[in-house]
Amino acid sequence: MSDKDDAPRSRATAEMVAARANVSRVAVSRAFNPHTSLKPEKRELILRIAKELDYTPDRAARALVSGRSHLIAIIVPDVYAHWESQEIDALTTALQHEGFATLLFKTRTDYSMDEQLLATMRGHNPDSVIAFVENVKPSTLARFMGRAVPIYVHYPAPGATDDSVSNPLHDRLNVLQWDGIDQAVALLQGYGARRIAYLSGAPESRANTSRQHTLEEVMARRGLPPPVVVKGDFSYDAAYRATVNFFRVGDGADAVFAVNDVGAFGVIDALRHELGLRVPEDVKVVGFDDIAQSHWKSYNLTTVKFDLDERVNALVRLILRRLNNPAAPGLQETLNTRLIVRGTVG
Amino acid sequence: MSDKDDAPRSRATAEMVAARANVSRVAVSRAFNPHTSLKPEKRELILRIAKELDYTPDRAARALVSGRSHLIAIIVPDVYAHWESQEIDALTTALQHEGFATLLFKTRTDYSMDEQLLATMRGHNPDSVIAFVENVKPSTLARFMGRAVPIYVHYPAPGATDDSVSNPLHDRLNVLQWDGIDQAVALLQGYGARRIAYLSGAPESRANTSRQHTLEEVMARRGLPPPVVVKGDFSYDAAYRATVNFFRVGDGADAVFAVNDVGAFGVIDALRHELGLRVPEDVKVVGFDDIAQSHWKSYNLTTVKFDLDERVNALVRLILRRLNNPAAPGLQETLNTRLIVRGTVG
DNA sequence: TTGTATGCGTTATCAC
DNA sequence: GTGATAACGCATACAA
Repeated sequence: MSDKDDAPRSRATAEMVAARANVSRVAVSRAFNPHTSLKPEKRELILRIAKELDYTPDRAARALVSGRSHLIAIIVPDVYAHWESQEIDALTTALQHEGFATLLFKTRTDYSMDEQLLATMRGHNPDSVIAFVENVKPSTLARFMGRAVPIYVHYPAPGATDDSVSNPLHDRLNVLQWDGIDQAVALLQGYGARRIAYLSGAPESRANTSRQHTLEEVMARRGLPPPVVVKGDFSYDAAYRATVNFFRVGDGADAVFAVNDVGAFGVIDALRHELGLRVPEDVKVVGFDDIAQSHWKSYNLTTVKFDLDERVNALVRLILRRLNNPAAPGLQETLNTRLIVRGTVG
Repeated sequence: MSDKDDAPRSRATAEMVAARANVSRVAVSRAFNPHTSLKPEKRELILRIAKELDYTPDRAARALVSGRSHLIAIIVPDVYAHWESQEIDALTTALQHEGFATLLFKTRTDYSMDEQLLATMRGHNPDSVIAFVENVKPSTLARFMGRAVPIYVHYPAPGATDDSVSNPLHDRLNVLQWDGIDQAVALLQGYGARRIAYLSGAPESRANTSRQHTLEEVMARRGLPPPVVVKGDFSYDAAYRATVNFFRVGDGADAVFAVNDVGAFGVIDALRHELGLRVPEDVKVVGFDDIAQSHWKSYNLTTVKFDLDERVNALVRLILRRLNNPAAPGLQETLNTRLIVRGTVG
C-alpha cells in the first residue's frame, strides 16, 4: 500500500497471521505449540498462512512469558582450542535438533572470569549453561544464573566417595580417565618404556591435575617410578619449548605422556625437528583427546580417546533432564575413556 | 530471611531494585542505559543496590520493546573448520567488548540450507547475521531476516566493475586475493617451479572458484601454463587422497597451490609419507589462510595470509555501521592478503 | 475446541 | 531530572 514496501521490512506478527486466517491470535500461538488442542485443519491453515507471510514466533516475547529462552550458553576459554572447537561444533548441531540455539561466550585466558560477562550472560536468560571453563566456580556461577543449572565436567578419582549432593547445585559430566590412561601406560610398558614424563597443562586446570594424579597412581601400581613433570599449558608452543629444554638440559625420558593432543604434537615436533630424536624408536609419545588432527600422517598419534558423540549426547541428556525436572538434585552422566593405538608408541 | 532462600532462586527484577532504592521502576531502567538523564548520585545508588540484589536487565524484555536483541548470529558450515574456529573465537571476543553475544548456527554440509533453521534463527531476532556460509543466497537470507542486514564475504575480481547497489540489501566484506596469490606465484616462479597444480575446495564454494580464477589469471600474466586442478573439498583427507592419486596416476607437478592450509597439510603429508617426495626440494607447497598450525614445525607452511584481527575488526565495523544507520545502502569493508614465507617453498 | 483477559520485564512517550 | 502510562509479542488461566 505504500510506495516502497520492502525497504525496512518489519517482521510479520501473530496478529497479522490471525487476521489473514480469520482466527483469533491465540489460535496462532497454539498452532506453533505442539501440545495444545487445536483442530488439525485449522492448525494446518494457520501454518500455511504463516509460511506465506514469513511469520515466525518471536523467541524473546515467548521467553518472557514462558520462561524458556531456548538458548544454551557455552562458556569456553581459549586453552584446548582444538578439542573445544570440535565439541562446540557437535554440540551446536545436536542442540539445533532439539530446538535450542548456542550462545557462545569466551572467558579470559588467565583463569579468572569477568563478572561483567557473567551478568551479560545472565541477562540473556539461557535455559542451561555449560561451563567448559575451569575459571569460574560453581558457587559463583550459581549465584549469577537464576534458573539455569550449570553443567560441569568432573574427573572423579577412582574409588573416591562421591559427594552426590552437590551444593551449590550443578549437574555433572563425569569423565573416567583411569581406563584410558592405564591402557596407555600398559602399552608403553609393553614396549619397554620405564622413565615416563608427563607434559602438563596449565597448573590451575582440574583437567590437568586430575590427569596427572591418575597417571601417577597408575604408574605406581605398575611399579614404575613417578613421572617427571614437564610444564606446559595445553599449547603447542609451550610443549615444544618445554620438551627441548627437558631433553637438552634435563634428563629426558623414554616416553612422554601429554595432557592433550596439541601438546603431544609440540613434543613430537621438538623431538624430531629440533632434537634429532625418532618417534617412537627413541621416545614414545601418547596424547589425550583424539582430535581430528591426531590421525594426520605427520603425527599419527597414539592417544586416549574421549568419544565426542557420546560426550555430546550425555551433555544434551543432562540439559533435557534438567529442564524436565528443574528441582531435581544434582544430575550426573558418566563417560569412559580408552586408548586409540596409532604410530607414536612402538 | 526465609528458612531456605537459595532453593529455586528466581532472578531479581527492576521493580525490586526500585523498591529497595526508593525510586521509580523507570529510574532503574535509566540507570542501566548510558545516554539517559539521571542524577549521577541516584544512578550510583541504583547500580549499587542492583549489584547487591544480583539484578541484571532482562535482555528478552529489553529486546521486545527496544528492537535490539544484542545477539549476532553466525552461520557456519563445517568446511574450513580450522580457519573458522579461529575466526569465531576472535569475533566472539570482539563482539563481547561491544556488548553483543554470539549466536551460533551450523548449516548442513551439502551446501543447502535448512529453511527450518533460518526460521529458528529469525525467531531470535539477531541484530546482525554474518553468513560465512556459501549455501544460503543473500536473497533467501534477506527474505528471512526482517531487520538484520546480512553480511557476506565477497572476493571481487580485480578490475571488475562493482555493482555497489546490491539488491537484496546486504553488506560486504571484500577480500582482495590478488596480491597474496601473485606474491605466492612469484616466489614459486623464482624457485624454478613451472607446472603448478591447484588443490581445489568444494566446487560450489565461491571462495574456491574465486581463488582458482585469480590463480589462473596470475599465472597467465606471468607466462605460466594454466594450473592443473586437483579436486579436494577443503579437508585434509580429501587432499591427501587426491594428491596421492595425482602423483601416482596423473602427471604430478613442481608445486601445489592449495585452496586452504588444511588442504596443504594433506598435500604435504601425502608427498612425504606416501609418495616419498621431499618438500620443498621435490615439490613446493603453498597454502591459504595462515591458521595457527601453519607454523608448526612438521609443516612450517608458506601461505597466503588473511589477517585475522583486521578481518574481525572489519566485520565489527560493518555491524556497528549498519546498526547506526539501518537504512543505508550496502556497506563495504575491504581487506587485502599477503604472502607469509616459511619453509615449504625453496 | 475456542476465544477473552491478564501478565511477562522492560523501554518509549509524554507529561510534570 | 523524574515519574505515570502505554506499548512490545507472545503464552497461559479461565470461561465458554
